[in-house]
Amino acid sequence: MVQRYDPTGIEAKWQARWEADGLYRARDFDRRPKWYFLTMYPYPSGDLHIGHWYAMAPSDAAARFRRMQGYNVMFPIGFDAFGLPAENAAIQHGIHPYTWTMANIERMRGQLRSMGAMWDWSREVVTCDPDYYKWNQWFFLKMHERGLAYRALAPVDWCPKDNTTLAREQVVGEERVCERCGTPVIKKNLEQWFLKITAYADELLDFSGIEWPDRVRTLQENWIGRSRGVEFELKVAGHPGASFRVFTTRPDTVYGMTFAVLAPEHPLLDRLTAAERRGEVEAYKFKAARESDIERMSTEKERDGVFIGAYALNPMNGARAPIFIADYVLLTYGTGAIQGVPAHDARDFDFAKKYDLPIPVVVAPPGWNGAPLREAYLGEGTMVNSSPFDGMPSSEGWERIADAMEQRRIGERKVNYRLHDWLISRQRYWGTPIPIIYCRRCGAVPVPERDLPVRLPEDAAFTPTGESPLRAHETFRNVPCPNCGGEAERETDTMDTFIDSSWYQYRYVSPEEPDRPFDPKRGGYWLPVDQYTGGVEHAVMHLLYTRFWTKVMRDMGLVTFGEPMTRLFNQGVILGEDGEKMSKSRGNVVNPDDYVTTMGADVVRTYLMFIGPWEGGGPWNSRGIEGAQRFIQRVWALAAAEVAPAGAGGTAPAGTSPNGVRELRHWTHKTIQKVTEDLEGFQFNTAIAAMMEFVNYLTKAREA
RNA sequence: GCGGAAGUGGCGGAACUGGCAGACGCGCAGGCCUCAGAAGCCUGUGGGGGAAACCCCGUGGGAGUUCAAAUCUCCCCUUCCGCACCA
Repeated sequence: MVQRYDPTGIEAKWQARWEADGLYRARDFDRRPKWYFLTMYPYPSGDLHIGHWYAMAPSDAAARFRRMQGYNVMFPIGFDAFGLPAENAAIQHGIHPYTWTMANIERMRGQLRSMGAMWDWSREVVTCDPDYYKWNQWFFLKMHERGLAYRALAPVDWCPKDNTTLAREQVVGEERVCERCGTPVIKKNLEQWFLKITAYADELLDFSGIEWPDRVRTLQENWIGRSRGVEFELKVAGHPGASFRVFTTRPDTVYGMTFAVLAPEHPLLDRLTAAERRGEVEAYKFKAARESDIERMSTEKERDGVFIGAYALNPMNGARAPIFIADYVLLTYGTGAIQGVPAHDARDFDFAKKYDLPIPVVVAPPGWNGAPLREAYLGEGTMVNSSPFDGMPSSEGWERIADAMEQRRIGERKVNYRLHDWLISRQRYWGTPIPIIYCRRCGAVPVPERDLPVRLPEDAAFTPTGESPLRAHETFRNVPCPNCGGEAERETDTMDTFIDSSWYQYRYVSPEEPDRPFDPKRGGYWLPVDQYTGGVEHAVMHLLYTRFWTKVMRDMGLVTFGEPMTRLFNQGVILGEDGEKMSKSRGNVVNPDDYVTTMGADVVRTYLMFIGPWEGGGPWNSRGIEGAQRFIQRVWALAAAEVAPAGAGGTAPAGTSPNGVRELRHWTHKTIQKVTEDLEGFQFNTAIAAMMEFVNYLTKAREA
């Protein structure tokens, strides 16, 4: 008679036993080779979603696999505990963010434990703990000392729903919406704190020595957006001393400039605009400002602009070029001004067509017969209409003109990035206070290290005002200047929560460390992370920030390496049974707890790994999980019938012939090899398929 | 528009480095068990033809390379993802 598999009893028994034995405590300085395996820590939203299981259960399987291979594995867990939902809960339901967060964490701890994973809970990190965020503040001060944290007045993205500024990385899509809540952002001019990630732009483009997916590399490369060109000066006719600079990646086309364009917000605009053009220019400025704030969604990009009544002089030949303003030129990139070369730039071509500007060819396409171009020619060719440079290949012309500009002090070669510095100020309560005090006499004074942490006061008023709730907290705000003792005010903004996750992997090394962010001795043993897993949605946020952070730590002498995670794997997204993204409003959310209760964690884990390639994600299928259940049941039945499966390496089912023994051995080793190879490459689905085949074989062999 | 990835049964997906396409699972059909059902077990399951042995067709479409192509090359179509005036 076949025994029934009872997951509840078995799983509870063994999970308790592992816990009591401290089986999965990562041991510092163990002689076995270390393997630091990390999965992105969860936000304590309240309930462990099947998506968490999909991210974590296969990770756990991979970590266990390394452990079985003889590695000393560290597999830590913690909670990304600061952030907006906690504060919104406070606003809506009157629960303090701390209470809400800690209750959620407590609940999720239990749910996580039911997974039967090998986490080392003794290293748990909770980022809203002052013992943790103290080090956010400490890092901030160190960066401030090094000139990497600075305050500036800048046009920044503001989410009107979440009532806070956002980093550029947190504004997504053509509609420029808030990454959290999907609300279109608006621009505001605010004085904010930035971290100088651009200082590491070139280094962040170097992925040598790390095994990261091409996808993430490409996303980061595009985001950083390095381009090499020349920045040069344009003098303005009739305005002695007035000039502005433009950036171009095509100095070889400079003789083809028939106009110049300033961004509508360009600082020189007022000074250069002719009196009779002022009315039209102002009207355009107003329209552009409105559009960039509200109506950015128009797919039809009408390329228009307004002549300002002034002329720029081509520095190479003195030709006069009318100056326009147009919203296709952005103040935030390059110099906020461009040369208009319609023959060799698609946007400039459209613009010249619209305003009847000449379109002289200066880089002749191969086989060009002198006919007017029907569209901008962007490729390489032969220099023409460029006096001393005619006849050169344009690639050579590029260098010679750059040389000429440098020799005549007109301009110089320059590299530009799309990447901007990281805006970290948030006008919210539930985050790390920025440790700065503003004194009337001394200016912005860093909080002395001995006064850290700057604790969040517990009694703040959580009414959404657009200003940090800390601003209204008098005893938090009003403090003496640490420098002169005079009247001063604290910074009341808090830090972006991506700061917390930029270095949490280091805190796991020694989470109780009181005097340093982590113990360098133990760090020397464990670091860097050998394998990291998580969703690709963090490619240009968390995954870029943590690389930056590690490079800063290296320059501070805290670590000896420049990359935080040697290997990265991005799992896919698990969808609802209808193939759509799971959401409460769609009603297609799968609750893992229900399945764990009835079928057991092992069945859920097996099914999630079997569903398809891990990087692919895919829809949940409630019938499919029954297949996993049948499989686990068969394994159980085999074991219960005392047939030795894999591992015994040749114990034959009773009554097997010598040929049968050989066959069993062959199957066993074939399966071991296949499963080993597959697990090394995160191919859980085929590893499980191989084990199913093996079990099918064993079942048959036993019957024979 | 630019960049990237991918198109294989009714479904999720296998197929090392070019070597028996469809492993494994779901679903479906038939059977066993049962008073009956559930569960479980057994058999079958790409399409077409044939009583059968077998035969023909088949990996988005079209060409090509090769003894041999899901896999390599070129063109086209479709889907998904990312970026989107970045000068």
